[in-house]
Amino acid sequence: MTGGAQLMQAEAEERYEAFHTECPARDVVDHVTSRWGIWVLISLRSNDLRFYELRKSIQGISEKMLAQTLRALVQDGLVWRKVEPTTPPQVTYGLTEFGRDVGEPLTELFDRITRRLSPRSAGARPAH
Amino acid sequence: MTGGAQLMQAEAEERYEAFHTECPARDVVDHVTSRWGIWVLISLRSNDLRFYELRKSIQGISEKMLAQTLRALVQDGLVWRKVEPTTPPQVTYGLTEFGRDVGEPLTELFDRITRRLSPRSAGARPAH
DNA sequence: CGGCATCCTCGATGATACTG
DNA sequence: CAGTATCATCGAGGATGCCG
Repeated sequence: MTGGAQLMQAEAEERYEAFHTECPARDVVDHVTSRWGIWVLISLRSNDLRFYELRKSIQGISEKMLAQTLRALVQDGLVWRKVEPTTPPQVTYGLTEFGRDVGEPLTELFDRITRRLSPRSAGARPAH
Repeated sequence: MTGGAQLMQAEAEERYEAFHTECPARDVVDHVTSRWGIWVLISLRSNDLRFYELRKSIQGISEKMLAQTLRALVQDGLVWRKVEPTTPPQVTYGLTEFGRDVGEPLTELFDRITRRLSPRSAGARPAH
């Protein structure tokens, strides 16, 4: 495992290098894997939600952090934002194609972890 | 589309609820999506690595954070740790089955983001 | 080499209050 | 309802030094 592994590592290293430095992808990854980003994306995966709905959907998030997280995700092109100029105002958020694209592995990640940790609800699997 | 969506949301909400509270999965997700956790897992995906190799593989990580991140991941059962009592000591890390299981969607996430951002879209993005 | 302990800083986060 | 602004805090994370 030490012999040929070095070559593979060289490849991997080169690839991640672009990434750890100034690649814009780094920011997106940070936003997605941010404390609240992942839950926003997963929540919006099932359907579009308004600010208020989103807030109560994600337990423990403050208005500030929700707004902040949403802003970052909208800027990254993962989430769209639709404003209805009614009274009271109504703002809806949803996933863009990119957002759904990213949300899929995110949900998969979440599923695999919960599946592994709650053997009673999703079939017992032997721990490593 | 908005009508039936409420029901789906009810399901989703109930499901995530268990999760935002005290589910152990929450901790694992936090560790995996922590600032360095994701890179450790992705790095170890290609092959097992020693502490030192891991450190230079992940640009910008400090020894402290690497050790801390590794400890959490080992505790969560995502990473194994093998100590060779030689001089100098030699410690190797690698992914458990669980770790590989989790690393897959993580890599997929990373790939989708870079794929989306790589094609010449550099420079057109607003910095925040 | 691998890693832990300590100190210290800074930014993310939360609470509160205020607008449109 | 959907934010924004301000302030206070708390802990993640970096720097340094010591040890097996």
